[in-house]
Amino acid sequence: PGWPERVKTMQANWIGKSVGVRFAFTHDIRDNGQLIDDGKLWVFTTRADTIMGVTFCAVAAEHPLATLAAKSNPELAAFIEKCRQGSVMEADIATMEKEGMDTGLTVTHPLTGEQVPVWVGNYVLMTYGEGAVMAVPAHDERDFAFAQKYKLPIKQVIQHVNLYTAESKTRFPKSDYEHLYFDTALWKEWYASKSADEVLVFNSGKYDGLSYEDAVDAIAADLKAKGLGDKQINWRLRDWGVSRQRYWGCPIPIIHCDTCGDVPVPDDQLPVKLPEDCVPDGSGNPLNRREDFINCSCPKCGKPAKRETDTMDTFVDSSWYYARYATSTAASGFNSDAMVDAETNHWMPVDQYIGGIEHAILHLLYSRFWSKVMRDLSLVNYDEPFANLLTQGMVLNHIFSRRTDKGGIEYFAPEEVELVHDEHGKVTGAKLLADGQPVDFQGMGTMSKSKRNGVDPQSLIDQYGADTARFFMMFAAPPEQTLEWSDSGVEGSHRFLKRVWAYGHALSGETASELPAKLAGNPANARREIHATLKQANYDLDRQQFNTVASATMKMLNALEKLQKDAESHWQGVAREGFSILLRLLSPIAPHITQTLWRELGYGDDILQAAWPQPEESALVQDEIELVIQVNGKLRGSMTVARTLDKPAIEQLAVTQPCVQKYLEDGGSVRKIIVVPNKLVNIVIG
RNA sequence: GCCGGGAUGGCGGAAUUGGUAGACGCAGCGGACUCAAAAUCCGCCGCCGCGAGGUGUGGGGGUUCGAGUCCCCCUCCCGGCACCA
Repeated sequence: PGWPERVKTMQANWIGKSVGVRFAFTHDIRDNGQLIDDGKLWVFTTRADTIMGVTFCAVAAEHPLATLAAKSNPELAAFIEKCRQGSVMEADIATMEKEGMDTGLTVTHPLTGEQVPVWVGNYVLMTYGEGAVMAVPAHDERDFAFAQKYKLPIKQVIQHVNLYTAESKTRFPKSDYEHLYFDTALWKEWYASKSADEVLVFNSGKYDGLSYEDAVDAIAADLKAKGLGDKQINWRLRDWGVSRQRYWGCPIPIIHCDTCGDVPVPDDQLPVKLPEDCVPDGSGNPLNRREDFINCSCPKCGKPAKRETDTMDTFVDSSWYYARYATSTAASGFNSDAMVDAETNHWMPVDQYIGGIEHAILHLLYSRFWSKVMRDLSLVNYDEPFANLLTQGMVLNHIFSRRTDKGGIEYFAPEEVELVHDEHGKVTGAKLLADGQPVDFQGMGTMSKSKRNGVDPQSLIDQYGADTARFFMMFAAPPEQTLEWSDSGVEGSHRFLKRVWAYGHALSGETASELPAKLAGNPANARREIHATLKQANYDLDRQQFNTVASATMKMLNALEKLQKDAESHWQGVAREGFSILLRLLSPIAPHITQTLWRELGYGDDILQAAWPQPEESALVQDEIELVIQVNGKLRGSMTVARTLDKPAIEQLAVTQPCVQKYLEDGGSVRKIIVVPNKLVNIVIG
């Protein structure tokens, strides 16, 4: 619930729940007389409604049928080998050329009894579903392209709704309604539609005329009756291989013994420690070359044995480190006998988790998964690790660089460089302070040591103080957003806090009398501005938009500084009230200066104990309001009216305004008047 | 390719349910103070135009009295795609 919607959708897509039908094509294909997979080629499909349009099957390179066919077909064996060497990266699979090869084998269609050829396809994944798919070229874009490439038959089994009956075909003659007709040469979007408003099953015997849902139900039922299939839920989620051939992961505590096999490292020999003087050189796992690490003796039989050198995926550790933090206690320190103890249930789940958006799927999904496993093992009693999640945007900064004589690239830190502006203030380039010569500044990227574009918040704190650093970071941008760093705004934040300080000290000498029931003029305006700004700021706090809360405090100071200091205007009362609101609103953003001023002005001892300010409705009311006047939706002027003026009177008054009359003179007449209370009047002239 | 997010002045960003686009700040320009500079204070500041006015929220279309906001199509940028973490 406390998670951003977009992270939840990304995870849902990643888990990839998919409802469909699992069914089998039958066959009598044998390897050395042994029937393969009991004579069944299982496939999974979300489009069982198109089952009568199957013209071939495609299996993964690792599928048993492919392996068998390759035994007697060297060309196919070579193709399978090529597929195996291809990337398993999803991005590569999606963009690579779809290729395939006929196995020469056929299987029997479970409903029609027809013989269907079996192909090997490089786009079929052994790890998803059954490692085999039915192919319906007429109604799947990928199968369509594949069938065209290899000249395989295309059989239409879905018809556009408008063409469904013979009668409607005369109403939609092909010459005029080309787009509604199926054409084996050209893919059209509706071929793959599931919508009953667009398409119905066709050319499929008893299933003709059914919608997607009805056809899937009917076909699943018939397959079930034959014992050849049923509805099934499939997941995109794959198994998690946790071992890595890398040095820096957590060691896997296993010892390989020639006699005893894989033996776990006994408890009293844990933890297995990695050598600390290992230098990765990019050529595989450096642990494999460390005889001192690898050689050990078998805990069971004592003979010489080899230690496992694979380490665990770092996601393993990051999936539950927080639970371990919650296991430490002040009295005993970290519990060294158990993974977690009862303390964990007290502290977990994490109230507020903060991390970059790049973790939206992997780390956050693994952590949730891991928590649920620990819950199932009764190690913990919660099932979600993070109650609320804030996904930060990345912070980018300019990359200043220059080509060196030797052809390399030299990077410069922001403080070594000065920006060059044109007469409008637009940045046109940058030059190095040391020699005044230009440097390239086009690049923008995440902060990194090698590119020297990082900014250490400590340097801001050293120069301006913690309050300014905090204020600036809150003010710059909403946290979820990608931020292009610029420290030019820091000065402004610092200036603002200095003004707050100066204003507070000027005010500390003033004494205030009680505010009268009704203010007028300048002090009333200032007070309204402050309370209206407060109302908005409280709303923004609620929805966690802190940059506008920071700007609200600036607006309040602007209003206070405009207060006229007339003797009889009660300005001191308005100022003291307004400044107390400002301080409290600012206190979470700039805690130190606000606490000091709070005390010095005698508002109280501790600003953290003070009640959060609430706007006073009576301060917000105005006797007169300004209404914007639009003609045909375009801004043409404004008028000031009494707050209580009713709608007919507003309409009447608006029409008489010169800015409206101007448009009536040309002969138009008023067609309609729209009044938005307290905002505007729109006069439609036609 | 698929999934998710985004595009508003010179810059960072505001705009609650469709209702005055550009709040607040930065940079820039002009002025005051100063021998001078810094600091501070006052004013100007989307674009085109002397002006009236026109135009403007990535591009094209639509709905509406009225669109940054809603609908359709497109472009570009960023994140993720399971061995970077």
